[in-house]
Amino acid sequence: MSNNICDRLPLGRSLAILAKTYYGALTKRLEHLEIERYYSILILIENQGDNCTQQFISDELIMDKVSMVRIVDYLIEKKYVKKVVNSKDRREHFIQLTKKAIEVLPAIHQAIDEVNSAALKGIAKEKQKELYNYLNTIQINLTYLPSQKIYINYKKASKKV
Amino acid sequence: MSNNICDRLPLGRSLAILAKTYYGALTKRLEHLEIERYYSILILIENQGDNCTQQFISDELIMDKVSMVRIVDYLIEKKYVKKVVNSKDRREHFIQLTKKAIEVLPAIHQAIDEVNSAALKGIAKEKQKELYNYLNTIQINLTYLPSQKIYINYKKASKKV
DNA sequence: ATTAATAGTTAATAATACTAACTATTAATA
DNA sequence: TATTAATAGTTAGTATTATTAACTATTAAT
Repeated sequence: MSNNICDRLPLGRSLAILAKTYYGALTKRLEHLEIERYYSILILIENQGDNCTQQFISDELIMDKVSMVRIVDYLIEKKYVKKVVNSKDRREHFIQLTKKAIEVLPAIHQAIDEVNSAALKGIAKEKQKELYNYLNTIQINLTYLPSQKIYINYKKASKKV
Repeated sequence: MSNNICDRLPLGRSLAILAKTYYGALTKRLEHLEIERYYSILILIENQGDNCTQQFISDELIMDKVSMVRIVDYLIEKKYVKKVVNSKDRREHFIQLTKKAIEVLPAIHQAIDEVNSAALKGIAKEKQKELYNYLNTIQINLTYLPSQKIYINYKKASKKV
């Protein structure tokens, strides 16, 4: 067993710090959009089309529907999405992109691509592919372990370190 | 560019979900210790010896010292560490492991090894090494990007999904 | 001797995920 | 058909935790 402190700390720790640093960089690039870290919802709707209910989005992005309401309200206030009742099932509300969202999505994709590229600099393309596969494998492996429910809360801090 | 939704979402998203799942599994295995997710502090002290001040630990584990106080108080209450004033510089307090902590550390290491093994199942040993190197590369790359400060909050949830 | 810096602490605030209880609507079933 | 159960979404209140600001104690710098 290694005596290097990094090797002895839980693997999840490195992953958490990575995720944190990544989001710090990405939200910095997109802070002018006033969209917090909620681009994932926009991307999901962009891919799935106009029939995304809040429940569907909650399930896909693994967050509870109460949080979903809060985020959707925020995005509505910022005029990135609108809420449309499904006439076929009036319990459901479709969350749909506004023109404003459609206009900024290319910039969001570009920012993600840029941060990804910067993050993966020095790693060969085929190795990047391997890396993605490994992460996927780890996720699947971990899913089969007994676990406590943990939630992660990414909060934008207001000021200095 | 791929149209797969997983490929279009930010890389940091996968990492965050991984980290979350990992900690879920690890804290589950260690929940009887009543130690929350604060094993990293114990491991750090184990590696560094009895001269760890709170400031040092905060810096190493990238958390602010106010949070550090809270965690240390928690660990003192649970009798895993004690606080000793440095007689050479009476501003500093060394955080030291108790007998109880020393006794449970092997179990902590074992749980980490087990979850790591489970997580990395199906990935060859030399590929695992590569993976660690890539994660390290990504971390270094990201550190050089302009960023907003983000904090991640791993809270144990009390009940069901 | 005075001022500045450092380690640590306390208190109050802010962000956000949680649970529980609710409305509206649709599906199931007796 | 009338009643009950289930689903989508919402609101309100609670709990956790990182934040900032203001503080004490001690040491270093001038």
